[in-house]
This record gives sequence, structure tokens and C-alpha cells, in this order.
Amino acid sequence: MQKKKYNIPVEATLEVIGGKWKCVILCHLTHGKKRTSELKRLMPGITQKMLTQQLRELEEDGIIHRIVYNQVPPKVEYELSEYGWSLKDILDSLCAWGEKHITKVYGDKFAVLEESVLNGKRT
Amino acid sequence: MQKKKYNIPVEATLEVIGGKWKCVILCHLTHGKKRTSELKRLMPGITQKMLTQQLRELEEDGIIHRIVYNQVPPKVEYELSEYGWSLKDILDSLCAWGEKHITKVYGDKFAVLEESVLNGKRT
DNA sequence: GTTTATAGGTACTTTAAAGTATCTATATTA
DNA sequence: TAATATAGATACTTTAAAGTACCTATAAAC
Repeated sequence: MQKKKYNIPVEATLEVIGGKWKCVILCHLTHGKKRTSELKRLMPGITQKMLTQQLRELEEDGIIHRIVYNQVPPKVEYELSEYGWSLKDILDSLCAWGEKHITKVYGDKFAVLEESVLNGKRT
Repeated sequence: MQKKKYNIPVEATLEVIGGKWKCVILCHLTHGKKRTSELKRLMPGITQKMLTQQLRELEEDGIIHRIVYNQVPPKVEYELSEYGWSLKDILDSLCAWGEKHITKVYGDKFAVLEESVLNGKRT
């Protein structure tokens, strides 16, 4: 494997957990293994395609494990790998900062979680 | 200000420090205030436009301060605000994980940092 | 025999992110 | 007088990320 050159180590981290969805997926997985349909419910804004795409990439990077049950209808579960668990502190602090930030900006403990307005734009 | 709805707090964090450059800029600023030209040197892959654009956004979000010296040629410095410093732990752990990941994947302590190959593609 | 649930594939399109090129200002230096 | 350094603006283009629509399989339930 050729060496990738980074100008600063954080670039390597972002290559693995960067993007719109990966941190969100991983945060959910820190609360235990989840099957595909659960993840979809937890992330109402994600599409089927993006979900599987991101899961595949995380799997390739060794961050999560994919557990396939041989049954119909299909059942697949995802869980953090041991390597994925090494991201726990990062994920927790990202979540914690987000909570505080929401409080600071919007005044409330937490901006209302409604199943509407899932398109990522301010209402 | 209307309330933005997040499905999980980490989304709020990503809104502030997500994207290709912001974490990199902020990591550099954790080592002290930097003027524009310094940041450009530290991030050989970034363009003038992206640099100022990201700096503006970070400033708007209250993460950094822009200090303008009234002289010619112009001198402008950027530093983390107090609020920005609240991201210190996140930034440090992102960097630390990146270092370990590079070691794991590429075997070396650190993939060679060369000023070439800055286009973000594997060589 | 049609519908349901589950997990996913794939081609195509749209949108957002990022990059390129060219422009500004002005005191100082050569 | 022309070049230099610095920080930035702006219009435009390219590329990458994300989204849409439609397709597969199969056992069980209705």
C-alpha cells in the first residue's frame, strides 16, 4: 500500500469519520449494535443508499462489523469493532459539545426533535 | 432565531466544525494565533478562497477571532475565541487518533510529509 | 396469489463543496 | 517607475457528495 501523505494527522481521522453521516451512525452504535432498519429510524433524514454506502465504508476501514443472519426476511446488524471503540471518546465529546452548543445558541436544553423538517435546512 | 431541529446533538457540532478544512484550521490555531499567510503555509493544499471562506464561517460561529492590524501590507491574525477553546479536547483527540491510525495503516510513525502530492489523492 | 417486511443494488440526477482565474488596495523596496 | 508583499473579493467552473427512482430476493401472513 502506498503511503498517503497528510499535512496534519487530523486529516487521517477525517478520512475515516468525515462527511455528513459517519459520526451520526457511529454515535448511535456507541449505544449498542443496531440493525439496518433501526438505524434508518434513528436517522430519518438518511436515504437507504447513503446508509448502506456509509456502512460499507466504515466496514472497509475496520470501524464496524457487519453481522448477517441467514434468515428471511433478512436481518443484518452493525456494531462497533474493537478498533471502532477507540473512537468512543471522540464521539462522546462531539455529542457533548453539540448539546452545549444547541443550548447556547437556541436557549433550550435541546432543540425540539420533530420528525418533520428533516431536510437539513433551518425552518 | 428559529430553532433548528437536530436528530442527535452531534449534528450541531458537525454544522460548526464539519467539512474538509475547519478541523485542520482549528488544530493549527490550538498552537497559537496565526496570520493568514502562516495558515496558508501550514495548509499547502488549501486555496485562498477556501481559507478565507472557512475563516469567515468560523468567525460567524464565534469560534475564532479576527484581529486586523491597520498597516500596509495588511496583517491579519486569527486566534481561537474562548468558545473556540471549548473544542480543544475534541481537536486534540481527533489529532491523536489520526496519528495512531496512520501508524496502524501505514506502519510508520508518520506518513512522510512532503510538500508534493497535496491534491488529496493517494500517490 | 397478492401483500408485507427486510436489506440491499444500480443508474441517473441534483446540490453542495471545492477549485481556478482574475481582480482589488497600498506602503515599501529596488 | 515598476515590482513586492499581504489579505481578500468575485465570477465562474469542476468535482464530489448526496439524493431520487426504481429494481431484486424470499418466506410468512392474509
